[in-house]
Amino acid sequence: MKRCDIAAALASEEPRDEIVIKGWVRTRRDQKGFSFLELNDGSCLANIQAVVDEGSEGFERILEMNTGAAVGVTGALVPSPGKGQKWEIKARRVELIGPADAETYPLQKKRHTDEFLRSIAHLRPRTNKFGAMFRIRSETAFAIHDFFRGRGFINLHAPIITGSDCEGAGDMFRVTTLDLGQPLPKDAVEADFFGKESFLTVSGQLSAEVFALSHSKVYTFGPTFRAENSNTARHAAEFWMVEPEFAFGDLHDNMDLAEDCLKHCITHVRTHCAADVELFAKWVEPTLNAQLDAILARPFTRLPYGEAMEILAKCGKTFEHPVGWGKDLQTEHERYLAEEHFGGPVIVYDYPKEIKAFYMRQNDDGRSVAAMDVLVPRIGEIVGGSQREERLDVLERRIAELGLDPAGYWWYLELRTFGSAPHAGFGLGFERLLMLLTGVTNIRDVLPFPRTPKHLEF
RNA sequence: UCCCCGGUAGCUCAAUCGGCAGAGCGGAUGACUGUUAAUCAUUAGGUUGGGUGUUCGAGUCACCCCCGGGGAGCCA
Repeated sequence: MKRCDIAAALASEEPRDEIVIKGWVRTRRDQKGFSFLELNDGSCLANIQAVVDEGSEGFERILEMNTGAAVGVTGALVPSPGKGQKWEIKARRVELIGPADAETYPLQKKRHTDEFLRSIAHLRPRTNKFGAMFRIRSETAFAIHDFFRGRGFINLHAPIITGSDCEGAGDMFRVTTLDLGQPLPKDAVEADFFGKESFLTVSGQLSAEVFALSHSKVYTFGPTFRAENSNTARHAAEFWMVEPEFAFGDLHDNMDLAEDCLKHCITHVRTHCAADVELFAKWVEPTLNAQLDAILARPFTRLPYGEAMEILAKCGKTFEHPVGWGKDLQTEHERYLAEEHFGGPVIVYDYPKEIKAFYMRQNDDGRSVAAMDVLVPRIGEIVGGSQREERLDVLERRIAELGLDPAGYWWYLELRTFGSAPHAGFGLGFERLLMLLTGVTNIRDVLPFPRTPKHLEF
């Protein structure tokens, strides 16, 4: 007989004479002559309770079925006379599939700290919280694809290994097949696998621009690597990024897309992972539902960078970092705008060109570019994007101004030579979206196996 | 990388001025006829992150190192 997911068993409309459940023991409560065994198989947050009578086949090993053990139960799905669950299993047969020594199994039947669970990342998905987290992560990824597919966007698989050191979004990890334990040969770069310097991607944007100018609407969704020595709760060396790119659109279309995308994901996950999201609302961030409601309730505030700076200058608060035209928006500024002044998501746009990347489209005022960042309470920047410079002469001038080598950008410039068109796009930090959705405050707790400086366990 | 805080039993934490290293949970053993992080009783469990120093005496003070957390910068 086939195994039944616990999620399916608990959703059953009627009793079943014969059902097979397999999973891991969360807790066992022994009574005189029988035991309650609660199993979880990851298919849903809830456990299923099996009642194992001393007459059941396999009962002689019940005392070995400790928390953490893998166990199979065959029996009947019956209405539970006890409180707290609709269905339970009246076991006819129990099987100890894989024991777990109670004395050394690290997970207890009580709350653990996130820090401790990070140190046992191979076992933490067996907890309620991280079990829920990684179901939500999966469903959110689906929501991303669902959103863009519904709008006619093509999913582009951008390369992970790149030869262009001009992606410009941060320090890069070097890729090599050379043995770093040996002295490097002469002409090491030429001798290396690709015959030139190679790196892990820091952005799929340049690839996406190519395909935006062939397929009109594309998005990438894949791993991204930044070798920055960042030690914060919002940065990881390996993370996932969603990067849509579309032709024949401008910065305001870009803002619309970002806003709709965030709202779609929130609604989708709340609908399809309701119990899992509730866990976070109950135990992790008590105001989570109110926050998510507030994001969905109204259009995001949109204001030019210059106005944002004026608000910060006039608000009467003293900031650690200076405020004024040309200064970057610091974390304290972002949080003030999103959390205190507007109390919801804010899209800041038209930044000074000096503090943004070379490829962003110059505005007519001569000093700003068509960039936009979406700032949300608690997280800060969750989306960063821009309309791209599609005018060949303007782009060439900007590259020269910044002292960059145009040779490295030859194909990027050719996109502006042959059939150039206005286009725009953004990067959405997938982990930051998960932090927004769950109220979790550390990026290490939304990644299955987080990579951060000096941390490469598991 | 910079600043701040921390590291004591498997986990979460106490330990007064430098004076016998403790509790809860978890584990083990037993009790209990339907439990819900079951309950009750008994019990085992320690190189106080590592090193050096001060002292009659160091978990406690000083210095160095390792590890963790929070904040900042960089960004998504």
